Amino acid sequence: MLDPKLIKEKPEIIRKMLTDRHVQFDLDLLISLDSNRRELIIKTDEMRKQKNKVAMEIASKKKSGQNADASIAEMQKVSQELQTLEANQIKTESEYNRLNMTMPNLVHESVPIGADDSANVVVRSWGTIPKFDYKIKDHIDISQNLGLVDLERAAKTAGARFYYLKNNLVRLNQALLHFALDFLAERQYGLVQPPYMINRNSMEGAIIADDFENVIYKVQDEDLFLIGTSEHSIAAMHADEILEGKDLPIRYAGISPCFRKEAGAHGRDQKGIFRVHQFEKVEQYVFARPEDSWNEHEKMLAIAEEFYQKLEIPHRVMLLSSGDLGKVSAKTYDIEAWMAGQNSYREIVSCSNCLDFQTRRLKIRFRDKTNEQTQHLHSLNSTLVATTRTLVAIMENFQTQDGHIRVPKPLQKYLDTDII
RNA sequence: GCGGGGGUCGCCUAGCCUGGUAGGGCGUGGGAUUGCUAAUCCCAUGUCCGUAAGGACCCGUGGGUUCAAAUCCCAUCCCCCGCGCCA
Repeated sequence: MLDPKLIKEKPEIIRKMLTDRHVQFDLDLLISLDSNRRELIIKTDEMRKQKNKVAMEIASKKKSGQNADASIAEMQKVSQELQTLEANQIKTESEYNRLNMTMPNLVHESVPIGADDSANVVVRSWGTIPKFDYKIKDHIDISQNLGLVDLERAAKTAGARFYYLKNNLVRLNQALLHFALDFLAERQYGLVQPPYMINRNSMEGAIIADDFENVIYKVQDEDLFLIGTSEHSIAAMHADEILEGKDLPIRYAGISPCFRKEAGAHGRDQKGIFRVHQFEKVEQYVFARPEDSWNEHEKMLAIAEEFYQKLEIPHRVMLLSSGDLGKVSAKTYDIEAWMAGQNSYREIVSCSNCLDFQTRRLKIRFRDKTNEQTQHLHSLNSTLVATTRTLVAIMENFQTQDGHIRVPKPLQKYLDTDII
């Protein structure tokens, strides 16, 4: 959610953001709802003032034993008028809020302007693309030959985009998670295993309406939704809190399964475990002071890059263009890993600064002294590792001529082997 | 799941029975005073509207009763204690 004051005072900034993002949004409606709502607030406040005045009259008359009938009659009238005004105000207010909740975040000035991912910019590349002097396989062939993944039976029991991981791939999956947690713990991140289901209010704080339909699974008959990432749970963790300035920044390493509908991805990455409904992820989530957030953003990216360098997975850093940017984010870097079996770079990390967009929805504020004005925090999130995609990168890049998989060095101690 | 207790403006707490502008302490900031790293006193301290003066709102949440609700009634969520069930 954006600051209502910004919308009122500098609508041209919002209008530019909407054009840059190529998003359709009825800004004029929002602005007129806003001025409506302000007018109604003034009117109802005045009526309430009147009501308070009469209430005091009644109280003092009763106390001194005078007849209060005339005042009570007036009070009845005022109360009734107030009721209609209030109903009107609440209606306008909620219309305004509903529309405002669908408004995307601002776009940072460093973000390239463009309609879609073709305008994304390569920031830097790391590692050398592996050369093979034999015919290589994709992760599906490799894993099936080694009995590491069962997709057919998963299709039977759950449907498309599900999988049974088996044997040493289960261990490799766990090793990635273990390594990722150790990696962030070393960097003073607090470890968090959050609720895998959260209520609507919490979910609405972290995401924008469209996502409910396209990515989020709802639990039948409960006010609960399966998280698409631990970001959702962790964002809402401090909702309605005022944090102490001295505790900032707060850096969390979230570990959780992630559940995604993948609606609207029909036909893309249909086979294998690259795009699936369920995977595990270790996530970086940071609450920072507004003035520190851009610095924190770069730090989080650097940590993610270092992680893949340790794993020796070649990758490149992309800066997403305005048209490709998620609605909640003001600036996003993706890390794309080289996937030998697909002969291309594919997204494995997404690192975003959401400014005060989520914290405003969730009312997460801070202050240094208890008598100071509170301020909304900035929130940032970045993948450290999403297991299935990294498994694909490892299988495809580290495959051997005889169809086995070399285990990346940092993971060997967790698996007790250097080859699968 | 059952029984009992509870949720008050950053934190702690009074008020609830007996409805009439939410009081105190701590913390924090500012000021006053006494010559000293202290004590005492005063003011401020959340949200919204308003350029401001000022006003409105805020007692877990949502309804209801009433001229008027922190207070009474109903529903609901959460926490604590006991019992039951359970990986």
